[in-house]
Amino acid sequence: MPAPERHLSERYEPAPIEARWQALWEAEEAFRAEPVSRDGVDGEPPDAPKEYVLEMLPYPSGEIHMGHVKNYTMGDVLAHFRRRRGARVFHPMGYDAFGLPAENAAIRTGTPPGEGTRANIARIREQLKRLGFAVDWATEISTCEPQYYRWTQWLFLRFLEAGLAERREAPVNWCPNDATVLANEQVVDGRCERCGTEVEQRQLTQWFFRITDYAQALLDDMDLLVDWPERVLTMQRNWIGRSEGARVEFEVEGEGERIPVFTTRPDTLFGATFFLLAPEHPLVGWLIDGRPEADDVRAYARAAAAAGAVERGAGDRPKTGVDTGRRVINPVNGEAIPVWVADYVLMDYGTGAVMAVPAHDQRDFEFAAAHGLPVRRVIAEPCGSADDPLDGEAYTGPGAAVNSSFLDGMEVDEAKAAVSAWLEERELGEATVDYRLRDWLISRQRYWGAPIPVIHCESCGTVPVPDEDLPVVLPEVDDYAPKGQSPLAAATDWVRVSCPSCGADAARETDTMDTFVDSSWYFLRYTAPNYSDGPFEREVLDYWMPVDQYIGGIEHAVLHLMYARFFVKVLNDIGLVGAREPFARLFTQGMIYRDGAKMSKSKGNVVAPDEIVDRYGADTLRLYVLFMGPAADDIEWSDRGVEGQRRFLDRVWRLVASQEPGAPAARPDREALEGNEAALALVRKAEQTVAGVTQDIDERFSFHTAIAALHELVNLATKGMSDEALDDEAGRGALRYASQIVVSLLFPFAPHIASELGGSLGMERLWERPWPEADEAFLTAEEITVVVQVNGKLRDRLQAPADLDDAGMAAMARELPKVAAAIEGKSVVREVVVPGRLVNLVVK
RNA sequence: GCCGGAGUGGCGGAACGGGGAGACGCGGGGGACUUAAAAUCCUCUGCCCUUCGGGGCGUCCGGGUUCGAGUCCCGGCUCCGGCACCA
Repeated sequence: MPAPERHLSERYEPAPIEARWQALWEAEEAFRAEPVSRDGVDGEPPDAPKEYVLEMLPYPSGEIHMGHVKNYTMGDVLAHFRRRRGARVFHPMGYDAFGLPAENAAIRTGTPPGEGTRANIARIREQLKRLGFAVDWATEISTCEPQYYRWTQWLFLRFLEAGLAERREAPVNWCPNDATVLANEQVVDGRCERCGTEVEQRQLTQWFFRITDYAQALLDDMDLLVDWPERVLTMQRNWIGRSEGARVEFEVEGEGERIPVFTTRPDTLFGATFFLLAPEHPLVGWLIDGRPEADDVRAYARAAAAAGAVERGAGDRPKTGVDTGRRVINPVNGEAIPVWVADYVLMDYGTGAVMAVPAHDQRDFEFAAAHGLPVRRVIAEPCGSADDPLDGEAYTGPGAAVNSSFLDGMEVDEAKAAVSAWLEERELGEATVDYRLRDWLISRQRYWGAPIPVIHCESCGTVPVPDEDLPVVLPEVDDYAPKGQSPLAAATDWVRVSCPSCGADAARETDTMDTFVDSSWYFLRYTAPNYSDGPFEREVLDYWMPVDQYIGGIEHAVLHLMYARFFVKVLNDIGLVGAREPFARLFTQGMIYRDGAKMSKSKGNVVAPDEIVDRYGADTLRLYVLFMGPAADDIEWSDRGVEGQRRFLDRVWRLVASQEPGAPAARPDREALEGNEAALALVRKAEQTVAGVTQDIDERFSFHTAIAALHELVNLATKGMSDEALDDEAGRGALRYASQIVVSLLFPFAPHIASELGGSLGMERLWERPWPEADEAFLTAEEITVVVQVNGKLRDRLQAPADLDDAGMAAMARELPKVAAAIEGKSVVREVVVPGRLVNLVVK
């Protein structure tokens, strides 16, 4: 559809223009990543740098929302920009299509979740296309299709082989509303991340991925993530929760049994005056069996179990507990100290047992105070002594060990090392590292997910489904409602199989995988979405990976982003991918608020992207979501702000419509502009805009200032339209050139209008045209404005030749009347001249 | 409590390496065009004083460094996010 030298209509009407260009891009498959020639593989270097630009894939709920628009527009700008700067760009799209909302809809309506999901995907695809995103649609994937989850299952089997997937009984989080277990990451403040219901603890046999084996690697490799936002790294560090300390074993008095504890303060071991067990600790029953305290302890443990996670997690609860009547021996001094059960000790951190040092731990201090237990200072405060009383609270600061035998006099760090060595020598403990991170619980008792590909056989145990039998396709069922076990269990014909190992009657696993498993590797599959001999084609994969720029919401800081990092590390370790980290650079966008709250259907404050597109056009919306403010910040939506961007595009339209259609004008000669200051200023502004917009996109993720720079250039050019000084050959040439620069730079943000206007200015197919480069000759002016200060206070400005020396500049400054008045009767003790900027006269 | 981020006009924000505070947009005032309105264009818009020349103050608060601080340093306040009875 070449339409050169077309006269533009007077009014800008986006709808027909946008439809036309979208149809062209679609017909041409304009944004296919060029198939990776094997040149990079066969030794011949690829002719262009590769750039994998990726935004987090959408979950296909009904419609896209403004957050999606902003996310995909940012990626789109970047993809266009890099392509025009010569990179080979890969910009795919897909759908994170398994998950609860579709299943819950299926429960309500009785129609299979796949139907609703596929309808939603079709709808979202249309919405994305309406926004003109330059996506390689040929790579589109959907995680709920068997040709995708076949490989999710295949990868699960590799994890299983590597010992990184395992089935075990463990206390797990159960959401009674969604009737499924949840990963630790999906529990927020003791509640289900999805529905807000308070979770319960249950002891269940479940599938886990051993992400804890990678805790240290996930921390160490953060060094490779230099372009990740600090807050995301902080959140992951917090979540992994590394603490250094020691394991110390306490022997039960009168028994051989030793109970280990984890402590970050082994230096205070001599101050341990009692010992605590979590109510769920497996040794509690054995310790109290047949003793007079047994009833009290059991009652206490039952009460603790009945208290919800939310209640028990509250930090300011009184420290309750009950004495078991038993004692353990402190290994460093042989002292027998009482064993209590207390619910502030958590079974799922450390060992579920704690040595209590009330003098130097606030919780232990409170417990000792509440139950009349002794407190012994073992760290002296700087300039303090061993006998100083505590000031109503535990002392947790620095100091030297006291009352601690061979540790006395050592500083905290020195004492930690010494006591760890002492314990290690006697096999009573050792220095260790503990992590807060728990293994990733991946089984779900729900229907709409990838079936876990294993078979349970009475004689062979857990048997993996052979690779050649994949995919294990989701069976059809009549009822999707969760009943405490997976709805898949109802598909009895599907469940009953013969054991792949011994042939005996066996049963399929009926749990499905957490949908975060699907999204932990989709970016690998994009590189060869239809490949059928494996989850990805190694050569193509290693060409594109890692993702050069990943863009998405901050809400995935610990969930998706940590799981995906874990996945790529495992796949790297087992030799399936070359990359060590999935996402070289990460950008987390801010949320769009309205009326002070996140947009949501329940609050009724949603602005539907379609409505804005209908009213103002996709280009206006794209421009506005980026112009709102810094891309990383949370920003309030403004209907008026949208109108402002539409006005801007109207102005651009009028500017270009006023130009004669025709071939591109070359950048005007500097000489040709001599004598026409206005024309020179306009061309200079155009060059400055090229430099500024380029830098804003390339280095700063600062789209709002890039757009503001375009506003400035358009404002100046628009004024020029009615400026007599530009009504000559040089002036018209400058205006035409400025218009072309506007359109060319505008293209990544507003590709439809820019393509349309480009056609009338002789710039066809802007998506393939090289990005403009600023001409240095225009960036520097011969005459500059210099600010003149007296004692740092602004007094006046002056115009001076750019090449005037410092002394000359200062002399000019002194002659300005306002400056002369300000220094009158005083002596100038210093002249500070900042070349090209300012003169500051220091007077006394 | 620990870790991270941020405080600038009526509003969103700009100022990139210590050098003109408030670009750009929204909102508001005034004007032109119009029978009128919309649209468009021009113009003003941080606060205070002003004899209309200009002057003073101003980037959360208090100190400091510097010829010069929104920017750097010290102390504090407030807000946002993460972790948290984590031993």
